[in-house]
Amino acid sequence: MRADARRNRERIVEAALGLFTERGAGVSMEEIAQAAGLGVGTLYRHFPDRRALIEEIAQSTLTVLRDHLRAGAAEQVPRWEVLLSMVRHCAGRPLALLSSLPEASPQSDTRQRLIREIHGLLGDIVEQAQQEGSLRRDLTPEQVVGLLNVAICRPGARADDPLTTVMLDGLKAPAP
Amino acid sequence: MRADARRNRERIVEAALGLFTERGAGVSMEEIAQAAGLGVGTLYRHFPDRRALIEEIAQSTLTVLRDHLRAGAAEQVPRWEVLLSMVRHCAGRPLALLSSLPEASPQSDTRQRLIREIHGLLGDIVEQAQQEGSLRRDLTPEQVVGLLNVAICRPGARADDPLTTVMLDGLKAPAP
Amino acid sequence: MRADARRNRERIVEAALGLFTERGAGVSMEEIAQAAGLGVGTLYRHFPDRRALIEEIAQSTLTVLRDHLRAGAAEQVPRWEVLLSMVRHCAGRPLALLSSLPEASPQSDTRQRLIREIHGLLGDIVEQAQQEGSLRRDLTPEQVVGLLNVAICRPGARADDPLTTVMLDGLKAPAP
Amino acid sequence: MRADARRNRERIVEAALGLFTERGAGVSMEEIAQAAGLGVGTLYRHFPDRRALIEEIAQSTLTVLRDHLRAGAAEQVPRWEVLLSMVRHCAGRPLALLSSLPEASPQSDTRQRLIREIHGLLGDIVEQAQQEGSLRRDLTPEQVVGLLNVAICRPGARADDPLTTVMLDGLKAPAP
DNA sequence: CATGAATGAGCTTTCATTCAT
DNA sequence: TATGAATGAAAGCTCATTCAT
Repeated sequence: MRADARRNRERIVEAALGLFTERGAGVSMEEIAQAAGLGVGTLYRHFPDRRALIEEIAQSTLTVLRDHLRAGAAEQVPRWEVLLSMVRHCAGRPLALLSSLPEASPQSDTRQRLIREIHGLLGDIVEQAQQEGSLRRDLTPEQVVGLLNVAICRPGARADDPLTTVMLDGLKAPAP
Repeated sequence: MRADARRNRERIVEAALGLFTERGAGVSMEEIAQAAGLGVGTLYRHFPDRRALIEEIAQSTLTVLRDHLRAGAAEQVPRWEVLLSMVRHCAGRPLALLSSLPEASPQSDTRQRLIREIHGLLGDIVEQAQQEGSLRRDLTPEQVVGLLNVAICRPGARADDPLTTVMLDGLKAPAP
Repeated sequence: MRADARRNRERIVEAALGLFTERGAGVSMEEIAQAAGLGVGTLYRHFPDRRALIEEIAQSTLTVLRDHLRAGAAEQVPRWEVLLSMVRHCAGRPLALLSSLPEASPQSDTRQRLIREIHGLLGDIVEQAQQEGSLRRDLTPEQVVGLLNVAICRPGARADDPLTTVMLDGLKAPAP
Repeated sequence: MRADARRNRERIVEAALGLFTERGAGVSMEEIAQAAGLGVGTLYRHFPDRRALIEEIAQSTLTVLRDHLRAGAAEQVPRWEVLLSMVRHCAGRPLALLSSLPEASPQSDTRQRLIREIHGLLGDIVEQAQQEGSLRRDLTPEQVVGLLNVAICRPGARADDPLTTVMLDGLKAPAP
């Protein structure tokens, strides 16, 4: 793939992610193309249809998250710190938004694989955090993942906003 | 208004609320009408356009919430109980959805008044809960309101799901 | 037909004629019914559909015109006076409007008969006016009829407005 | 603008003008598009909505008329000839139709300016024709304009049909 | 018999997608 | 190859007409 083609592809993904985050699922292909400084034709050269574009956004966002988690998993710090780092990473990235896009429903294999990977990594971290005594024990890893998904991956979320703070406090293991 | 007309109106609101909750803001008027067992024309006789329908849903949902809060405010129980009762009341009612509907942006006067009333009532309850020592003190009433809005008024929320539980624990005043 | 039924029927025709004249062909059946102080149902009891209502308006307007022409034909006055009287009668009655209503196109037998009668009467008057030397001779009766139709049977026409005046002057036989 | 796009735009205007002239204001956008050999979408790409299309037709028709009048105003011929030339130009162009289209009511600034210009030019010509003794003096320029509007700018008008002929005769100054 | 609520075909408009330039 | 014009299916909305009250 030529350098300018790759640049165009990235511009499109960026523009689309930005617009979806700001204005929700109703943004038109035309607008996305314009925001990327391109014509619709070019957009369609890179993505056969709307779902392909959304899929791409999902995959790239999830890939970055997975890589972040992999790095965290390998680090020699308390698991609670790893969780915090993930919260900081995700805040304001509307992964949740994707699930609210009707077009996103039938997930691709790649995406499902990424999600499984993430759940796997996060599950381990959660379990270890519970063992190290920093995370409350009455939740399964799946529940923690689901909860974090709603709490931090929403449009406008910030790592230090009240909901995130309260959530993290609620997740801490109670003093013995 | 004739008895059957009133019944149909209610059916429409019910159907619309159900569909919006389940499938988001993209549901077509045709589908709503069908779900209510009616033709589109009937829907439009009751609500001049899509926004009017959404407005109606918003108002009725908010009115019920306000009445619930008024009743709670008058009761002789700990304020923490009142908050819990509100959480139970709201869980699964997608008020938040309404604010995420693009059509909802320019809110009607009535709706704004309802929201102000609710914030007022809730603000008092929050302050009193903080004074009685049940609710953590480092949040303003507005923050608590916003947080509850995201946490409990979302599609699929339940009063006893992990997110709600964790959030309530995070909201409790720390042991002294 | 009961007295009140006849009254309702007349009210409807009146209301419809008024609204068509004022606001053109786009007026809805609902509006007509309301202007007549009735429900749509009642309107439809009197007229099976929109075209029937328009047909009725056409027939009644044309009948009045025919009767006026019959009376004029029988009078002992110059034919030019009879033409003037007809102009005064028609001014502001938008017969022409009817032909501009798309629904009016396939004319009923009754209407065609009325129109033929009117053309017959008017044709005689025109011929006689030409013979008495008051009306220019280079036009056929049909042409005069068509011309008067456009010139005086339009919304807003008045017997003394510029177009009517100029038209009548143009119709006068030139001084010998 | 691409060559084919311009061509299509012109086709649309032509088709719309033709259909409006023939069948009145009720023609659907679908039909107009079809008559132009295009899909509706294309029509809407060129004109954001129905009113924009009508506005365009109005403006282009009025612009041509204004240019015709400007040219006539500059010529060294009797003003009566200029009026005749305008009559010939307008006959059969349903400017009047435009004013009868309900959608046309709130006229754009450009349109109002064009109309004012036309009235200005025509007013001068009328006054001068009255001074040169060819046009009757008992009418104001506005009245002449209004009269010409009804008489010659109607569907089906021709420069030599009876109504036009009679009207021009009626407009001539009477022999002294 | 009067009423006005319900119906649904049809019109306007939007937007994902295709295709000529 | 990039562009943006053309397409047409689908959504919102209106209104002539029917039918339950």
